[in-house]
Amino acid sequence: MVRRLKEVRVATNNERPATMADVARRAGVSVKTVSNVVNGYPHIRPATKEKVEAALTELGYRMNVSARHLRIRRTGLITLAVPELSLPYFAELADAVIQEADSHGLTVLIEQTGGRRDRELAVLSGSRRQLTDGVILSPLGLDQADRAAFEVDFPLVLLGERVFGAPADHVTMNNVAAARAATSYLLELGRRRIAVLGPGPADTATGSAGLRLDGYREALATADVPFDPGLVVPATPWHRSAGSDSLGALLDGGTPVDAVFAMNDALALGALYALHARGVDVPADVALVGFDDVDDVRYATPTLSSVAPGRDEIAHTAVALLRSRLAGDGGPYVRVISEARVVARQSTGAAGEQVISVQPGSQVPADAPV
Amino acid sequence: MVRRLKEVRVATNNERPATMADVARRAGVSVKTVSNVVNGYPHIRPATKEKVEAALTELGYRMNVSARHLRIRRTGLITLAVPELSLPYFAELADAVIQEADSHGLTVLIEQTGGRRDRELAVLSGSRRQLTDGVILSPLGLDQADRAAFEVDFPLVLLGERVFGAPADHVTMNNVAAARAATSYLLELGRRRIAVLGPGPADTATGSAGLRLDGYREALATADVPFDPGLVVPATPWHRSAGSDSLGALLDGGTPVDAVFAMNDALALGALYALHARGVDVPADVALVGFDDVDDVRYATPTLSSVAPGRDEIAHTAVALLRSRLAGDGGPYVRVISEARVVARQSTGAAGEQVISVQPGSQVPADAPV
DNA sequence: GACTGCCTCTACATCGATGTAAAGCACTCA
DNA sequence: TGAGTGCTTTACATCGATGTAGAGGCAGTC
Repeated sequence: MVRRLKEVRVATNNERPATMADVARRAGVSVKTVSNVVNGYPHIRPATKEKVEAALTELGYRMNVSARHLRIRRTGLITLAVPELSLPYFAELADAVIQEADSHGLTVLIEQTGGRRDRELAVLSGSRRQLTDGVILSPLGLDQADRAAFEVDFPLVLLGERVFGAPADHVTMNNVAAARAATSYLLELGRRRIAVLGPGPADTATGSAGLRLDGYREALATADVPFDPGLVVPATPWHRSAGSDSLGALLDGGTPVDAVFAMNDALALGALYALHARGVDVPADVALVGFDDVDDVRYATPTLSSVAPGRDEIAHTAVALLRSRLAGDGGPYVRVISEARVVARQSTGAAGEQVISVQPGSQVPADAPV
Repeated sequence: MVRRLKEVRVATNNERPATMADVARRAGVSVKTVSNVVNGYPHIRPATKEKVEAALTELGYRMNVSARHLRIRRTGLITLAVPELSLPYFAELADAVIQEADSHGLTVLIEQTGGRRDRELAVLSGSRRQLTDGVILSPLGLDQADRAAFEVDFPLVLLGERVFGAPADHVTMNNVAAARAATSYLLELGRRRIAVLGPGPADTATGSAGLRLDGYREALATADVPFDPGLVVPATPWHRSAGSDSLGALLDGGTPVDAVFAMNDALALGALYALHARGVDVPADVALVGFDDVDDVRYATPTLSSVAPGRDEIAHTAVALLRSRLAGDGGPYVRVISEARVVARQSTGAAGEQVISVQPGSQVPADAPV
């Protein structure tokens, strides 16, 4: 066992990891030549390259990244700030962003903001900010009024529907259209008493909640079904317990309901729990559609219909935008809208899994009206 | 809006962020004095301190962390390497570790290994290794035979049951006792045909699977229930689909079963799905216990009984061990065993949530026999 | 044969912070 | 008065890499 680690030991026995200077001395060349070899500079005589490479492995050389970062003024790190990893949607998004970044040689630092305004501001200006080359932020606490906070001097990509028109690139989805499509789907199934689960208490019409509620109302209007405020069920935060409690209270209050459109999957799963607990059959008595299409929903009983926002596309686009800014792209800020689909499963009576509708993606200036 | 950002603008207009030298010049002091103020060195005349602080804010000074890292030979970053964030157990663990580290001024860099041996080795020796001061690794691909790979010259904490006796601190749980307790609980409910879901195909008896299977067998032996190899249901990886498929196949084969002990919650949720799909009532026909006690299980229908491994304690202990090594603790390597509990819910006929048994934690030398 | 241009390599300055050693100063005590 | 002490500040070297400018050698061109 000791033998297998021999080379490394040589280095560690010196107390101090080998530097380029050590390697240079051993190979009989200059430090810069070692640097050139390490960085793959092409114009090096093969003989020199071999000498250096031998010294490199003999000494078990590992680059001191702090020194390199200091010199080149880049760290190769990017920040991804999300509310909480415990929420499956964000865990899956983080997974996708990490993999996407990885494939371009970037490393992701995850910040959990808890959806708190102060923590989100800290992401944009705290001391840790200096560690990374750019930021992908999914705000929940910040809103339109904080636009000034987004005037930063590093590449920034915003996710979600909380802030529009900020001076930054933005990746989002067509919430109104997607919510309209999901609601229309329920209407087409013949449902007329469709509860909508998830707005804030004093529906402020901002963020995802406002947009999704708009879509819901548009679908009702198109189908000539009157809007009943009694079917709007506030629920925050968008966790299962809130979904379960809020819908439970509605059901216990005796309001007749034949479908539920939940603004995210956690709420939908909570709703499913509340329905089961009361002996309500899904989908026979109440049909249910969620939003986000997290892995979970495929294993609920019944499996849950949901709106898929295009997670991989979002991750890919966000990283691509950041990379392009890091590379010096100074063009106008853009808003990329990812493609969304309504996926039908058992909770709306579908067998297996079917894509009911597709809301195409698009790209517009970041300050275009919503 | 522009006015609110005035100070920052002053700095950015110079093209280049302010350095300590700039601040020193403005305040009329030496660079080192600025450094002393920034770092809270106590012996500074109040008048000097004020001058420096004024210059600091006027220039919007932000420390260049790369330079500091280079000088002090520390980054304040630690690596947490887990298989996948999409797995709720690891997402929740990452959440807990990030928060714990945060409270001690450490920043967490998450690596996803996919459970692959090469990626786990890369965590221990790849180029990104140089970025962080220490590593918390939850191995899945590496095993006993790779002990040499753990002989590293930086603080390392291992998690899980894949590797024992390596030259590193180790945080784990008493898998055998916990699995025994979970199985005993099912036996006490009167179940006799208890399927165990999750071993590898050629039960290699290593890692969590082997230990949990041992616990299962011990419980059967204690209760004088014969071990039936036909009830051992291989399932890998430990995802829902494997749980659903494997248990589904067993059920379809006609093997009588009145309980299932799943080696993790994902498998259990998959199992639940398979049972529902076949019209089997849980818990009346088949009782079900999972392992990990992720958030999910509280919202399944029925809610799922599970073994809680003490996630927060594990996160806390892992970070504490790493910090202590970073602070120079050179004592012998330890193995900390976290407290585990069997939590009963509806899937075993409990109302609400009850703790059925507690397997106490302990601490032993890292090379103690398992 | 002088010139140009390319390849290969080196010396040195530089990125922005912190550690060290010592200097300057005020004050106390003998 | 001179030595001793402790607080405050400074100059300078240093961490380990990369950018720049240019030296030296060799080949090809006219």
